[in-house]
Amino acid sequence: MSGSARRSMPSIEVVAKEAGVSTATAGRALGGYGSVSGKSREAVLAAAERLGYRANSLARSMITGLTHTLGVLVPDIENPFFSRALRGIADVAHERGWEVLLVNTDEDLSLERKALGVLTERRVDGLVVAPTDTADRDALQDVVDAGIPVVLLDRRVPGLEADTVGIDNRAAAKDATERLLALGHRSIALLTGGDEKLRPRLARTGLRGVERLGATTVGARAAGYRDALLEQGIEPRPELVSAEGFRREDAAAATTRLLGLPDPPTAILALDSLLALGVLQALRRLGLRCPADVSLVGFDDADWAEAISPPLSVVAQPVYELGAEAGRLLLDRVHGTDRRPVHRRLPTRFVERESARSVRTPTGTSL
Amino acid sequence: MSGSARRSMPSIEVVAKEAGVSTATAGRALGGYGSVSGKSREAVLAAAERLGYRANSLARSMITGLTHTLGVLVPDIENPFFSRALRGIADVAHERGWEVLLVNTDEDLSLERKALGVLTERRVDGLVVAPTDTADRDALQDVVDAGIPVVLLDRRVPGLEADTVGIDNRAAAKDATERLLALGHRSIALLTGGDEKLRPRLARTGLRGVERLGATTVGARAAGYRDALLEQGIEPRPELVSAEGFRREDAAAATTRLLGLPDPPTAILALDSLLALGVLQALRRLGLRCPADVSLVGFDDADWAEAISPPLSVVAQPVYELGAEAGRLLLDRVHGTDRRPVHRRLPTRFVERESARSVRTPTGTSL
DNA sequence: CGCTTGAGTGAGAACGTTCTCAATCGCTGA
DNA sequence: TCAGCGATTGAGAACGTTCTCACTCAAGCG
Repeated sequence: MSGSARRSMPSIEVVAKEAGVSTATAGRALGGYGSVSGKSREAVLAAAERLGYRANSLARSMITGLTHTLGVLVPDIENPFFSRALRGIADVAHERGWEVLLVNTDEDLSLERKALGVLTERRVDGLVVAPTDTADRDALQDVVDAGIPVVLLDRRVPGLEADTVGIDNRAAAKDATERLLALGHRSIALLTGGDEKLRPRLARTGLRGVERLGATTVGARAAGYRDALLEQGIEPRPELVSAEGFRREDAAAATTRLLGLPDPPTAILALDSLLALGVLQALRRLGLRCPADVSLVGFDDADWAEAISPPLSVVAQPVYELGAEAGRLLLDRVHGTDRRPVHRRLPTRFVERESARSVRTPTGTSL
Repeated sequence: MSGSARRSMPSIEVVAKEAGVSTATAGRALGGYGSVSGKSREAVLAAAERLGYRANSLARSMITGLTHTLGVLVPDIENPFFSRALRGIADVAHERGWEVLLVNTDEDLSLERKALGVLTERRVDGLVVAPTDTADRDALQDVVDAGIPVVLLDRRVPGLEADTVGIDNRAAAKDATERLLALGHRSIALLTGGDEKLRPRLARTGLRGVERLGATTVGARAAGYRDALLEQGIEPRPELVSAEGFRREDAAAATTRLLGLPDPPTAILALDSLLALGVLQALRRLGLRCPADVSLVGFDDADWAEAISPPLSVVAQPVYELGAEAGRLLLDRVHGTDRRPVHRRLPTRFVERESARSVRTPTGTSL
């Protein structure tokens, strides 16, 4: 009969009795509200200490209507982007006395919808959501309608009344592409990770094509890539755009395919750190060197980017700060600030290292 | 006066009234317990749908005594080890209907203690803790005494009645060291990340020295390192053991120092993926090549380990499975299984790649 | 002296569920 | 027909807090 049986913790009523006061007074002494005489307070605190009293936040939340909990919905916490952003959210939250309830959505729409339901039932005070690419606007709108503030991270959801935090994806991708163009590259491949619908859109030059591109993070970056090319009078070649999945192996396979083309790219822009890793792996397998044979630029300044050989040039996002800002905006709203939705675009920074260099002079061999 | 004001959601009482039944019946229909006639059930569900009813888990938890919440305490969610383990915990939890409340302790003892208090007040049903190195046994014991099951991840806390999940750190480090010895290395450095108290202990050959070493994860690995050396009749050289912090820069600095020694190591064993990264970075700066000049073996099979040049040889831990198993053990206990604490040691795997090779033959130049 | 004021206190309501218990309903079998 | 039984139902308690309200008491003020 040793300890492990679920022991019920003493309630405030027991503490009050022990201290010889009413539950109301005990509550005031322990909760730090209302007014209590020094004598009562001491008696209550001593009794609480003796009994090992622990307040029950559930009961408190029932009354106050605040759970001091923030829900965080991310596709995959293993992805360094999201774990770093989560760190930012959590730090801001803890600093102000909030806790974080975490759910992985796995890029699965039905999981996302279900999680939103669960978090609503748990009465979280607010929600930071990095929505699935094809985000469920209605489910999110339901949450907002229920009076729960929502901040979107990294990705936007058209038509949803919510704050958003992210970067200017189009400009960042355009900048990165321009760097490669400036090095003389004319045949630049794009590894998006997104889905195959992207490729035909990219080829379409009409306004509708561009608009649709801009709707998602991946799409916006692809648009920036195209912008840069077109400004240099280079027609984007759809076969140089890969959208074959977000995993490292997908990127490796895509790289192998791209470099097997009749007119292979001399440079690759990877829209995510995991994808860049896939490229490096494929290059190794193919016996090609970076940057001597192929230049590479990645997105997100992973911790390994600086340490490997060659150090990887990247578009660095202020990932931690994105999360922290999302947390701040959310807590603002939780505290009742009623304002129009704001859209924060934090600046990116191109980190030039050694994975991209001038294209080989045309004197080069035929490989 | 548009939507954003916190709208109170309809309670079960409102739904009951709308459906023309009692709250008890409405509760049964919505909660799926007790028995309800088909007619009542339909009426209630229809009413709930009409009003957009969302159950309040707080109230439910008050009654049932279960919050369906698992607390997870990790030093740093950004560390890939913990984010992957968390993924394992969360997957198991979600699968069985539990949610995860996450707290970073930052290796800070007072934060850890505070977090344990907060999670107790939130009445989490159980706790997975990766304790700070100098874990606060009393605070953890308080939690256990309060009837909240605890599973320790990665690190052990002597004297605490709790399940633990981890690897055999001593054997894993010994194995890795033996691999380097087999390649002819006799001067092998150890990067621990731990604190400076380690070095004198390592030198002490008495039983007490070994025992103390085994108490922490870092210590156990250091002990394994020493075991391997001693078995080969090699006296460990304390100056080859670095314990200067867990960050990448710490490892880089340590590497630079080690390689500047009069009799520098020909191989390095890094006890963590971030530390290995620091070694690589330092080697680059020093203009040394891996493995031609220095061999390197790391811990944890990070996603970049296979993709970089040279691919890194590592001791791979089943990180995801460690988390998943912790989740399973915890939920077992939450479901009332009363048993003696179990200690799961999952097998590690040495992944041989290309960062370690035979020591240069003595014909070599003087550098 | 009487009135106001404010600190301190306790009884009891309230939050939104689930649980307990007794009552009712509808049907079966003797 | 009637006892017996299980399914269904609702009233009200319970969970552990905070909130509302009314009350006491002593001090301050005219």
